[in-house]
Amino acid sequence: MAQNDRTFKNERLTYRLNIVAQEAIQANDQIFLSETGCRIRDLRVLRLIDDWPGTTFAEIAKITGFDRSLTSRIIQNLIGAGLIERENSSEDARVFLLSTTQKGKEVRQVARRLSDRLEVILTDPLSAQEMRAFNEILARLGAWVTSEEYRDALTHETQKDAK
Amino acid sequence: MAQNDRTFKNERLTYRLNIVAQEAIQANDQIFLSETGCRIRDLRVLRLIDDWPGTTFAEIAKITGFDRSLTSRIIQNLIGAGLIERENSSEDARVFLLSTTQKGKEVRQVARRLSDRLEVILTDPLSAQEMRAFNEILARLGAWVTSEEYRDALTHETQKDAK
DNA sequence: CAAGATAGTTTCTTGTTAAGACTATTTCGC
DNA sequence: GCGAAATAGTCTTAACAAGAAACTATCTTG
Repeated sequence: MAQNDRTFKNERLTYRLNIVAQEAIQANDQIFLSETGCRIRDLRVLRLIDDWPGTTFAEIAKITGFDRSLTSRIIQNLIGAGLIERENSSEDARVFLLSTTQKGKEVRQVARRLSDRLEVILTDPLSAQEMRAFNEILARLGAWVTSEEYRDALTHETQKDAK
Repeated sequence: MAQNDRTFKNERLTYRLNIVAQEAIQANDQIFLSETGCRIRDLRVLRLIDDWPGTTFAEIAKITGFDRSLTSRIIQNLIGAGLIERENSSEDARVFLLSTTQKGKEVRQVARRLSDRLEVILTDPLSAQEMRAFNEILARLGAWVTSEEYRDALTHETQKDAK
């Protein structure tokens, strides 16, 4: 363990972030699947639809960033599982409006409570203060890596190298 | 941006960790590939072999946790790229010993320097003190999510739920 | 009313990985 | 020392996920 700990600390930040994220996601995804019948990704779509009843396929694809074909499959799964319903739009026959069923709402609640408990377990070794600090820094990093400026910085770096 | 920031903060820790990890990894992997001809994963194997000259296929598979077929392909790529060499073991004809070539050592150096610079860019928005705090907490989380105790805690949680 | 645009679906392709069959060699039991 | 099981490593195959692009149906615009 001390050995593992050492190697872990010597690795790159990206690698270490990835280990933590992947371990947690993989374990959680499995649990969500067995407790709710849905993967985390499906639940994310379910939540969106529950928050925005009457939303459309295109909206979901746009917000999540998923490919249209992937979005289509996820929605079909949710319909197949009886968690959401589609209704034809009266204004545009190409469009259908999505909303959650009673069962969908219940699954969402189950997933939310489960998610809460899993997060408590994940953050068990951290104090409240550490959590605050960690969240704050993670948010800064999140904003940074998704920013234009970060892309630019990387581009410059590789161009400099090419010289 | 303020909107994005808000949503980001409201998401689960696993989700937020994953965003940061994936964004950084994806961007970096691309750069490593174009600058060194290797993916990050290949470079990890290259480093292992450079650190333990004379190591074997089985060792690499064990340390990295990669499947045997995947390990085999990575090693073949590295040999094909002229970065490592294989030599038959004199003790066991089934075994071959791996070591880096001169070119492999050079690529490792290039990759190391590149990696340093990429990490500097990634952590640009953080102060030295924040980095220390972040690393410390991340190490704790890393140790936790890979521990037996974490698995156990998750198992108990789902069993409790089943009742 | 024809030509494009848009909503959503489905099929096809590609890339990735694990499983497992396979070869060659070694070791173990007798 | 010989046959059986084990081991090192490779290669083929199958399963799966995800994006691209073709496709259907409908709407909008000129």
